[in-house]
Amino acid sequence: MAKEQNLEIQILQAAEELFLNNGFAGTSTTDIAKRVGCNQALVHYYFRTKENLFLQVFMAKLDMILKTLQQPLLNQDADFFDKLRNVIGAYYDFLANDTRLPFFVINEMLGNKDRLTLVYEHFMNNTMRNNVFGIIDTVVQTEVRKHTIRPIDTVNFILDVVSLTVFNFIALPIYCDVSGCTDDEKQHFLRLRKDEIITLVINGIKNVGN
Amino acid sequence: MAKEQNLEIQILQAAEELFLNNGFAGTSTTDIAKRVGCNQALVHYYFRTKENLFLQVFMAKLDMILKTLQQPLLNQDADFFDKLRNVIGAYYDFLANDTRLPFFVINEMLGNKDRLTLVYEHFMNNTMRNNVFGIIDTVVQTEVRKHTIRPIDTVNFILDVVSLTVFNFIALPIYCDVSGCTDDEKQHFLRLRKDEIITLVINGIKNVGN
DNA sequence: TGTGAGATTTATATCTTTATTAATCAGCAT
DNA sequence: ATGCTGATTAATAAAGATATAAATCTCACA
Repeated sequence: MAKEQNLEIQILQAAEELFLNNGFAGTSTTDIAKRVGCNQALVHYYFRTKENLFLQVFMAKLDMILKTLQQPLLNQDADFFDKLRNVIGAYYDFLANDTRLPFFVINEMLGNKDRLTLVYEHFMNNTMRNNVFGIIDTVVQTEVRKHTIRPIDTVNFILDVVSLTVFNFIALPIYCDVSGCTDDEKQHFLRLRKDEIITLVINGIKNVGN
Repeated sequence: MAKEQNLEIQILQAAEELFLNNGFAGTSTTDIAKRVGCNQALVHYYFRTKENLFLQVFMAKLDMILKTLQQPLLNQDADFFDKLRNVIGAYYDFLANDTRLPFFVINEMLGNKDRLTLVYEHFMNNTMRNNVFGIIDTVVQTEVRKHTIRPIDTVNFILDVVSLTVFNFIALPIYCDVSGCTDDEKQHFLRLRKDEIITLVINGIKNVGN
């Protein structure tokens, strides 16, 4: 089989697809090989262990998430609420592009303590990361001091945004599988939620009292 | 081993504990037997299949969640915002009581389509369920008509509340494992979040324009 | 042309898991 | 005591998974 292309890459892609759909425990190296159309031993030839292969897929996804998050925050000339709109929008669109991602990441990080540790180290060594919290913190607390938004802890702020954004993509597949909704309906639902989330967060933290 | 107590019940309890910690795929009937201190065959003697045993645990948990949700909604003499505070509070406290529950339910529902179907049927046959959405819908849309809250779709409203509430308990274990925080810190974190969520939702849907 | 390196497959050892069957055990009724 | 019944265990079949080693294939290059 397969003159077509570098089998190593094909294996990686097949693994990504299967891991994303069925998780680590739910996919076997045999499945991966079958999907590529090659022998099961080849998977181990290139990646030695299933765990290795998995980590390669997983870390790549994680980096994409990080990169997406920090981008819109650095845009200096947007005002706070615009920045907020942008970052929620960008993050949301990124996730909408592959709706399986949030569940995948959460699932595999919680399912395996060793992996969680690895991920954490990776996260910490990543130069971009250390700054992200700092950036958000300055931006948010500046607004608090200006009284444009109510006093709010930065961690709480981040959790508000992330909760609302991420959870959609966990609820969505449940809703879709159960109601058997079309792709159009799915897109419609996602657009609606995006607007609602932005409205809720902005109203929810805006300082209306004085 | 085990004169102590009905082994059937002990198996069920051990299964609950292990399934909750490690998920369906992550626990074997051997693990369960080992925890009880009995023979592995006994697990199959009482429950025939692993899937059977799992469903028994899973459905029980699901029912508890439903029951908890509908309770505070029926209290007639609380005004809307109090009702909201109560339902968020009750739901939140319930989840706080076993923080593994949200991840467990989501994980096992998304991980297996057949199971999702079963759960859905169970959910639909459950007499209490059919009403919950209706109740919330009436309550919310009444307030919209009274202009105490801005126009908001009931589905969006529910998703806002559930996202914020549930996601905490998914983020919490990640945060705790990684930062190695104490039980006190965990409790503190949960209390803070509860207040923040209530504030955010109320401010976020309150009608301030006019 | 032939040989060596990397790519790919065959074959298999080892382990784990689920599930079943048959054997043993304990206690109660007669 | 005997024998029945349900509880429990021992033993094992069958299936699937990971991983490794050895065999084969391919093809560039000397």
